[in-house]
Amino acid sequence: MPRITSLDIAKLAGVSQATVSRALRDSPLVRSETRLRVQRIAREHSYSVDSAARSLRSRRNRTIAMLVREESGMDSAINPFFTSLLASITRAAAANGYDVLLSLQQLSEDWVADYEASNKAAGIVLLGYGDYRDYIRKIALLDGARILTWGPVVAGQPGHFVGCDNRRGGYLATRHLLGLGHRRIAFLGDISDDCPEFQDRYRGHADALAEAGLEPTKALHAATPASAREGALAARTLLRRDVRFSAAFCASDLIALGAVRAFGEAGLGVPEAVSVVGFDDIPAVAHTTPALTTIRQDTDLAGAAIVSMLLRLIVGEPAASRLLAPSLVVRESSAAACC
Amino acid sequence: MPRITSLDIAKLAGVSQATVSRALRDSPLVRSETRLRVQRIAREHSYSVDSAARSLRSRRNRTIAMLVREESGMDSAINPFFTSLLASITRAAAANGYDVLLSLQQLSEDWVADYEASNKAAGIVLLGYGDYRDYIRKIALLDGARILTWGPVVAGQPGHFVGCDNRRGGYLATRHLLGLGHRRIAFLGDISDDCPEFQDRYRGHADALAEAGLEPTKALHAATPASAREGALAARTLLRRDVRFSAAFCASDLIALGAVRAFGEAGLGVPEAVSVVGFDDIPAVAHTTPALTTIRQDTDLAGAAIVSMLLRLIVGEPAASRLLAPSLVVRESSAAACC
DNA sequence: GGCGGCAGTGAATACGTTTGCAGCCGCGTG
DNA sequence: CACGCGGCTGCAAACGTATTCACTGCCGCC
Repeated sequence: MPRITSLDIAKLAGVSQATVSRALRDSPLVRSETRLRVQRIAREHSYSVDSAARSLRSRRNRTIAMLVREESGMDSAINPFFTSLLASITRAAAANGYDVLLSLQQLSEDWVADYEASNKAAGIVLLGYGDYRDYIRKIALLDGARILTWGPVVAGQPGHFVGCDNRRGGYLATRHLLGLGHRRIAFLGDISDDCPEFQDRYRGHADALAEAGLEPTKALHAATPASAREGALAARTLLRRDVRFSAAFCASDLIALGAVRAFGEAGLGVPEAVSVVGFDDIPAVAHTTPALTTIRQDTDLAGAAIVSMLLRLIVGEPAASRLLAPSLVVRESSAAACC
Repeated sequence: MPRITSLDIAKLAGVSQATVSRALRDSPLVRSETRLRVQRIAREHSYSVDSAARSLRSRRNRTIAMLVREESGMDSAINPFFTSLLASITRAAAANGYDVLLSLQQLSEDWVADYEASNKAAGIVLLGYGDYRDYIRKIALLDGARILTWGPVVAGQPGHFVGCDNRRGGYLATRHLLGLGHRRIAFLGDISDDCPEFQDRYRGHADALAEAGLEPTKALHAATPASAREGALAARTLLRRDVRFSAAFCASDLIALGAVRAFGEAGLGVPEAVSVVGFDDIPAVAHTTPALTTIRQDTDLAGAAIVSMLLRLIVGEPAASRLLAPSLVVRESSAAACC
């Protein structure tokens, strides 16, 4: 059985195929009476425009591609955050009539070439490529590249970015602890160049301290990768140093979970003996014991910002990189300093 | 600047456009010398086949669509599981040369009509539609529909399904607790028709009890929706009943988290006073205190099964619904019965 | 020596749509 | 009355590729 085409609809409606095409796109060129009739007939025969033919002929394409770096988002334990972001991007795209293509392939010239040159997508969102800056520099600046990266936004950096204001987040976390009367606040997280996000969170931490007339203490900083196991290690390192502290700001929720566990094993209850603040607000930490105080990134806002910016890029309008403000969520793991 | 086409490559290589088309698809019709030359030239000019033109002309399409029900997966806290599944489907699809389209739109005849009729995808995976069975019946059985659902598999049900063997999972959980010497085992979870998954998990629970010569006790079952807050409520209900139990099998990890918290507040330590087993193995529960014993679904296996089955459907081969076996992950929340 | 077949290539067409252009009709205006 | 113009519609030409069919040499075989 041959596919039903706009020509069939045209015959049924007694008009030309061109009119069908116009009617289905709500063109003001066709009389509304005709338009409604055509649309009705199309619906009755559950006809819908062949998207391949459409994008071939019109040379445009209502699809955006989300490229997720394998190691970074989908499978790591931070994945709840990525999922929310994915979902909100998908929603925002759909609201604008765009489909979303998902890919986990390695970032490579080939990949980008493939998606750009083969016209699979009108624009590309790169997720989890925050620390590939030099590479992105190369591909994101190609003539009129419609590529957007979610990641840390650094001053003067090339390409188009949307990111979370990590510095602000770090500031909020530490200000919260200061407000509870804590003065000796540890920071758990790697602040090497490998983790620009964590660097910014640390800067915000320092900002808040400075505002209170304090300075970050080296002994109160324990470097650690993002995983929970390492969070526990970092906490133990800290305890072994035998330095006093009444609160810890952890650069991620997973680190915080590890820290809570390590503190507990050392007989330090959270929040009675130590207050803990995380970062990300992954869904599970609202339900752990104790429920975690943390910094939340608004994924809905982020998705909307990403999509609207990408759409501007697609139509060729200028678009400026943006930073989105996170917010503090107070739960049970932080309490007033006891003494 | 006009797009670079296969015709341009043809001119550069001194062959016809047809030969370029064949060469790029590794057709045995072209001499290997010619083929390699054409491929080299194409690569040098970073040409790749226009996918719209390709699928228009060939009337086929290397894309599959994942339709996720909004309420069920992406945004709920079970989302880590969905994310893994999404990721593994995407990987499996890519391994077969397929792109993946993601959509969160409402399930409606329109949606399916749109994707089927407009040829956006060669096949569709429905995620989170397990309890829409009567609706799926209508659309999934359309002539040659290439639609697959991830969800509970019920005997004699219409359409094509891949699902987790929830009954087996429930069996494994309870057998584990029995093996630790527990005899009075509570079940937390709603087993109404709204939750066929939970029903099956409960059946498996009962299977294991029966195997040990026991029967499920009504007083030991507390119905609860899937969320953690409700898990805590259910646990409190159970405690108020003043019925003895030394272990609880929770129909989901989130319920388990809530239960752990409620038990803790009632002075019942986990696992000293009560053992707890969850279901799903969302990433965070490996790091909570105590780390949760739970049932894991192998998402990689599931993704591969879904894709291979969908590909069979696409080429028109028969495909039978499948159940995938979950496995037990023992952590800290379960321990030998004390007395 | 003619003939069939095979390996390799090219010419030409069709896929289903969008869109520039031209045409038609009826009305108001000079 | 002729003319122009605006609202609506149809004609036909692309868009870039896959694929059918025909063609050319060339070899092997009777």
